[in-house]
Amino acid sequence: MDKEYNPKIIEDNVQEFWELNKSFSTSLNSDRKDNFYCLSMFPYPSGKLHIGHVRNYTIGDVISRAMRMTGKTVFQPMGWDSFGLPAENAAIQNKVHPEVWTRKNIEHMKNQLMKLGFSYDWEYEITTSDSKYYRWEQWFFLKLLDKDLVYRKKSEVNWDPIDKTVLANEQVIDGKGWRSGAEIERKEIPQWFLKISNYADELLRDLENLKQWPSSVLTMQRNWIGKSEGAIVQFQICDSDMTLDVYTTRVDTIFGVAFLAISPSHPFLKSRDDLSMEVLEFIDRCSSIKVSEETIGQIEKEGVKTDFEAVNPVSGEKVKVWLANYVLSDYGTGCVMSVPAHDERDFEFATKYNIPFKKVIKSNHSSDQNAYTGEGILINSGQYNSKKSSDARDDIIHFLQTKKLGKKKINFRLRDWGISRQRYWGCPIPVFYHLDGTMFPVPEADLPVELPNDINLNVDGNPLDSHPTWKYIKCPYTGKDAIRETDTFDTFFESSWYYLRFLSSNNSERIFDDNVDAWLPVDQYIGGVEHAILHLLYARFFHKLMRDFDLLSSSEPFTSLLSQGMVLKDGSKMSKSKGNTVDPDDIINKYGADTLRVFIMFAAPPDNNLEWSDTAIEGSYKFLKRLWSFAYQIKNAESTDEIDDERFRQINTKINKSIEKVTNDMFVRKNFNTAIATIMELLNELTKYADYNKRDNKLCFIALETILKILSPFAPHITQEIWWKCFDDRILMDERWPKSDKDALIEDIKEIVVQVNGKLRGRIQVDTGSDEAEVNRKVHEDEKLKKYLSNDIKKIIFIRDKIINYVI
RNA sequence: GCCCGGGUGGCGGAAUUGGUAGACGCAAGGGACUUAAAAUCCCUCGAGAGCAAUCUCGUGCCGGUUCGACUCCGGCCCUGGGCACCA
Repeated sequence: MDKEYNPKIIEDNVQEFWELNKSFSTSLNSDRKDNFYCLSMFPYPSGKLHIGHVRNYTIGDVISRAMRMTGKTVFQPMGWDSFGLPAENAAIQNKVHPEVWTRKNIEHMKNQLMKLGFSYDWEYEITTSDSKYYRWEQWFFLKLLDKDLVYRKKSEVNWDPIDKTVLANEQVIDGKGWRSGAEIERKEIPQWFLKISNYADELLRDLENLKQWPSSVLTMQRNWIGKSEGAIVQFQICDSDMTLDVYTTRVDTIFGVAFLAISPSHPFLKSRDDLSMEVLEFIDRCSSIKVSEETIGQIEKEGVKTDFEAVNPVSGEKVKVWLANYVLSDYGTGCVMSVPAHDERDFEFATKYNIPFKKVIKSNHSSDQNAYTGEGILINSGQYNSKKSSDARDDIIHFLQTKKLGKKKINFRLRDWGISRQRYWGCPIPVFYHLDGTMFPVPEADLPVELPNDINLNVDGNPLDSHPTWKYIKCPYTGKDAIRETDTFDTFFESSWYYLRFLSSNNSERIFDDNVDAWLPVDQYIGGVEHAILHLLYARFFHKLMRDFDLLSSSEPFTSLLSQGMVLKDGSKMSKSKGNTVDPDDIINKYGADTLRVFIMFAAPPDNNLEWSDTAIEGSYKFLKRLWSFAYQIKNAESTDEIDDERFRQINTKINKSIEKVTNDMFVRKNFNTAIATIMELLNELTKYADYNKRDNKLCFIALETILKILSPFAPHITQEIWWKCFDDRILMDERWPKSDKDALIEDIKEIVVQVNGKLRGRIQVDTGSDEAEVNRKVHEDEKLKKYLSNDIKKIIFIRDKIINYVI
């Protein structure tokens, strides 16, 4: 054994062994009982691994390795979410084909993952841009089409009028196209949608079964789905037979309606040819607002009054119809009844345009500076006066129902999922059209519909649409001329089911092997908190769809979720544009993978954001060096003749307490930072003991064995190497996780905290389990503590083995 | 704007169920070893007062509950993430 710790040599050596030994390969045919499917969110192959990936994948690998040591058969695969926008951008900027660029990135990043020593079973690697993967996506889409779970409708996109292309939200900067700088326009185009709304109720309900998900994620999903109970109310347009439907959850405030506010893209406006210039101008102005709820929420509320009036179906009052830019076109009916006294947004709008309004709910707050949005007793509401909000709602809905002017309605905020993208680098949607526009599915036998390799990306609009030949086909059913769909799937489509395909990656005959149910749901899923809503909701949705097609039998994809915080540098997200990225390769070259793994897990608990520091990592490196020299020292030493029994007992207790703590941190709390701190503490203690002239070297070996085992998930290379040097030639990851010796944990003396009025005044040593009287007696014997207790003691609060508090 | 987090020494963090605030580590300062440096090891390290024992203050801010609050409740400030075409 060398005296010096040399991570480079050790890591190469251990990694070579793992590869030759096929240490990470998993047989997927084993029984359900002992299976453990551990999955980290697969990356988009953007070029290089960043520290955020390292953090995500270290957490996954630590859990995988630790679970394996408890006797589980662990499956931990890895793959590439390789369709997406950056490949097309890179292609345009650097004139590289997206596929070439993607392949190169994958090769580099895979190499980086290998150097980090992650225990992936690469046999099951998935690349989503490979037709071996996406053909099954197309296959599944055809099933959805067959069951009417997909449909086409017109919907708005951000349109760049110069580049003649659809822009993603992130490509719109300050309302302008990122490349052309042109003011964007909202444009309606036909798009494909998936009926996620059919599953809204189930997606909401099943959140209750996800006991091992962070409650913040559950809340976010619940709010996103946004189930609300309200009513649809019909307002008749005066001097017309047209009506405007309103959705409201506060029908009890209907007497307070000051105006109707409709979205500038409401269909009602398209049906009228008598709109004023002002209105037309306003509609035009709104059409340059980006299609994003964030933007709509932040813009200054503006509107314009129309000449239309509508009749309040309950009060009979006439109110003006306004266009308002804060009304969402695709939530509810795209038209709201505005009650400024009891809604913040309406209040702001009414104040701005001096629209008079009245209060209809009694409230204690006298301020006229804002709206009262709570419930209460009705006023100014005719026959409904002095009713409670909830009763009034029932009565008013009943009234509307009998008049056929409204009804109860359960509404969801969740909208159907638009899956069409007008881009090249995505999975082709497997349908085609006859020249008359009739749509047909591509026959299953003709799958996959592959992307053409020769593509010119420097064209207006969707490159597939401009391809000279690709879209022109003969209809396989009739032989007539036909045109392929040139839209491709949203890349969330691929990431919604990759965790399923991992279990059958190499099956070219079927989407899934028979073994899927033996491995599902995924036992542990780990990924960035930024995916808390969209990706996780879509994956849950796909799982339920797959279940309903009898492809699997569980209802939820991920039993336990760990949503990890982001890695920040200088307080913000690392990005190339800010020039604050950290290349893991540099760290590995300087300190080795083990140091990086230990540091990233030590620096913060997994769900915190992590502030990267170039210097703090030194501490982890020093720790591994100390571990190496401890092993070196005891290997070359022997027990002394005379052993200090008291010291032996202390060290033995420390070892067992450490096992206890690390086991809990690792498997229950998943707070890896404190697990590592505990191991550091133990090593510090042992280093002192190893220098002690009455030490038992055998105990040092027992301690070393323990440390190697409990540290191995974090630092798998150094621990394996020391194991080989100091113990035997077995594989450390196949050893069993240590169990603490309960007898060694028992302490016969406890330190009790003595407080007076809750303030710390001292500590005393007592026998474990001493009762109040005994402790009280000892406190009174203590010279220092006695003086605090001269006054009358009103009360004593005593907690065995912990504190005694005197209230005086 | 709406939804979900977070705020503790110079810094990252610990305190697991309301019971010792600052474990572990970084940085800094001092020392040992060395011709010197690196590496390593030892000591100090929340603020203030005091020769000292010790005392007072201290977990973003204001208020509340409690014998006792980083922890629970109400209000506010700052900050990170998401907002449906970044992934």
